[in-house]
Amino acid sequence: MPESRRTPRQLAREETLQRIKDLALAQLADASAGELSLRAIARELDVVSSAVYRYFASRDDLLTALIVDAYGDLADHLEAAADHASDRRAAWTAKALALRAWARAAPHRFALVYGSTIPGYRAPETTIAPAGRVVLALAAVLPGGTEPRPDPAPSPDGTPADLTGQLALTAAALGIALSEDDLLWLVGAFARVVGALTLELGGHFVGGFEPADELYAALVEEEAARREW
Amino acid sequence: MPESRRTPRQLAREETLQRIKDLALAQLADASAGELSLRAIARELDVVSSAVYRYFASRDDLLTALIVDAYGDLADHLEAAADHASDRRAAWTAKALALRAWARAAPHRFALVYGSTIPGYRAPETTIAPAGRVVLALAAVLPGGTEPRPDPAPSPDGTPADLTGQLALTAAALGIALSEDDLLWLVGAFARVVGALTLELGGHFVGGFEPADELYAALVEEEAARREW
DNA sequence: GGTTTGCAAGAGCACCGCTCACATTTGTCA
DNA sequence: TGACAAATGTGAGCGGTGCTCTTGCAAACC
Repeated sequence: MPESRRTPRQLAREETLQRIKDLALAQLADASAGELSLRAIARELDVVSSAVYRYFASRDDLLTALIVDAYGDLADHLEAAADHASDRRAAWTAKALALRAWARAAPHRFALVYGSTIPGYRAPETTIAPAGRVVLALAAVLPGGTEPRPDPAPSPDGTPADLTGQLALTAAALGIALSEDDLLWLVGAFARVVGALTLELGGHFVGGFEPADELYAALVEEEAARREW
Repeated sequence: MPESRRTPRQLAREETLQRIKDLALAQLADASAGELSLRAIARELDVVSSAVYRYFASRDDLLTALIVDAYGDLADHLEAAADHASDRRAAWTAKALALRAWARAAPHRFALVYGSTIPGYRAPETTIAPAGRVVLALAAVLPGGTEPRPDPAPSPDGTPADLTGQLALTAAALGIALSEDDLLWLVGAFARVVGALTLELGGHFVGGFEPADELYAALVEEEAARREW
């Protein structure tokens, strides 16, 4: 249902939704998830506090919207990062550096998606597809990382406990034809990158590795050197 | 000033301090940093809310105390983990697994120290020494990771931008005689481990790698395989 | 035994998320 | 065009928060 006919009301609503998200994001820049104040947003919006609840049923709903947006935006950046990469390895480097650039440009958004869990917030299922896009964007640097998997996988009851089974199942869930070795490499590389950014943004490098540009680049290259391209 | 003579008043105070921290930790277990409520603590302590401020000047002060304790506790665990390790490599594995065990046993404490930054909270300098203990415990698995560094380092103005200089400076700051290659390996390994735990505790493995025991073990071993022991 | 000192009480301030009954605006359709 | 319904904004209010401040009391010390 494309329904391109937007009534002015729908248009205004979308506009307001975006303004709320923008204000929330701005507020999040120098506060943090738990501190997000709907009242403050309403104040800046020059509207009574309860009015905001017409747009987001709760603070958690707003957070979810921000998280989905953040995943989407990050995925966009990663997908675009390797546009001019000459080979797979260069694509990996480009994407890893793009991830850091994105995280540093908006540390609060990085924290939102890869930071520690938020108060009583439980991420709804709406967020798993956008989260998958990020992983897929990274998987694209690997052979088979873009080809759709032939067999849709029978989806057994529960996750297998052995690593091989888990790797196979995850590749199937992502819908790509990735070898298990490659997927394991990807998970390790992703963990390393997320960890390095967590430490950098958390200020754990202060006094030692600041700026961390060279350190990060070295870690990314070392990761790349671990496989055959 | 050892001052072993504790007046009953000091004793009672320490007792209360500990009780507050315990309650805070318990509360943090199923809430999260920003949600820490001094009022709730006072309620459980059966005391009026303002009384708590006699012990911790602010919520941030309490958080700082918890962070320092967490670093200390983690460092204790890591130091003890490799007691029966036969060689360096086994020590690394043992400590990496101990880190995960600690994090899974108390995810809120892990989030406290390695999670995303807390609201307006700025970690005071009190926390950097305990944080260093953790790194030192891990560095101990490397040759020279325990030997005190001969030269105290001149401590130049500002951190150098090139990686080699940063590595040398950091080793000096930690006060250990670690080669630059080894330190770089350590940082990478630490980043990977922190990242893997961040993802696991953040629920990013749900549906794919759950339980993540084998995955984590594989990542740790792969990391170990990257250097000569 | 008197004085100092530490601690708890309780009221109060300004904020928060969220609800609800009510008023107003706005798009749609007879 | 006018009536009606849906969407939106209002404002009071509930129970919670961190934190401050003055006041009284009891324990520790000389």
